[in-house]
Amino acid sequence: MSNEELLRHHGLRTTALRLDLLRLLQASDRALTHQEFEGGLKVEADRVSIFRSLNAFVEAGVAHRVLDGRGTSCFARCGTDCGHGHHNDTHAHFRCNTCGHVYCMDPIELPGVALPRGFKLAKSYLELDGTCKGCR
Amino acid sequence: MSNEELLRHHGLRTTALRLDLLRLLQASDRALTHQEFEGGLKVEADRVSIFRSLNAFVEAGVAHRVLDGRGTSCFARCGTDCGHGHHNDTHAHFRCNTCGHVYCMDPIELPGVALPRGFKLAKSYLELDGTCKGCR
DNA sequence: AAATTAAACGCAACTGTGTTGCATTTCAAA
DNA sequence: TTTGAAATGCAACACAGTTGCGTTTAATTT
Ligand SMILES: [Mn+2]
Ligand SMILES: [Mn+2]
Ligand SMILES: [Zn+2]
Ligand SMILES: [Zn+2]
Repeated sequence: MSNEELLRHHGLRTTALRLDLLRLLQASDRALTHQEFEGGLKVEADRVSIFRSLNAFVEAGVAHRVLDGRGTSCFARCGTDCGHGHHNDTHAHFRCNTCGHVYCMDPIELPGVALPRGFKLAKSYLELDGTCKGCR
Repeated sequence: MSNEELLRHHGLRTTALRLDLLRLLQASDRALTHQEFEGGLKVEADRVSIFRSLNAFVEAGVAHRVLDGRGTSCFARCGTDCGHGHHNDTHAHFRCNTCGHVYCMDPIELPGVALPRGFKLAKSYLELDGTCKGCR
């Protein structure tokens, strides 16, 4: 599916900015920060528009947001089974302590956890850190 | 061990601010944000000093930092086996989707994860969300 | 008890991420 | 081609967190 089709399939208009952002997402093997998007774009775009497009991606199920461990957001392409307000990205994320890059791992089963009385679990997230392949 | 002793045991000077922060940490069953510390203090303190004290706590192994899922930091007391630059808080954290509060869970074994070639694991973190005991 | 010194503090300024309001432009459908 | 809603640009803002620097204070030494 082309990126134009992808956007329309998720109910988003195809604009130059969004196609450019998708291009960067596709070309990367890891999650990208707002800064990295801004620095990699071919088209001119206001930083606010980038934020808004990335938020639209997340809401539409085109991308998912990951925190980089220091509080800033990274974004990575979703799989094929994510849609509007409906994410299915049940994989761990790995953050490199050297370069700070965040990688999506292969899907994995998470262990059941015993919660204290009164707590109701919705989702579990496994975060990993260490050294990435480029930094050793 | 008193809070005075605790601070000295970790190589930190005992000041009115730090004792007040420790009091708030002790009294809470969950991790607290900078804002909550600032709002709960009995002594007057600059926000910068609060940040610096909390950072000192983390470095000394008195408290550990947890991200609240929206990028801001929360802090909770460490167990007895944390020291200077040496943390041992291997428990999951639960964030309530309603009130945003973050709770430390009981220690748990995490599953081994198969990483891609070249990745070297240092630590794993399990993050949970859902509804907390006060919010259902 | 007084002097000493490094640590802690207060204040001001700054950085970076992310958001909101509003006017203008542009996409997509009629 | 017209049209209306969605997307964008710009300015302003909110908030967490940091840095530099001069002053105060805690702990140690005399
Ligand atoms: Mn991912
Ligand atoms: Mn904890
Ligand atoms: Zn790396
Ligand atoms: Zn709650």
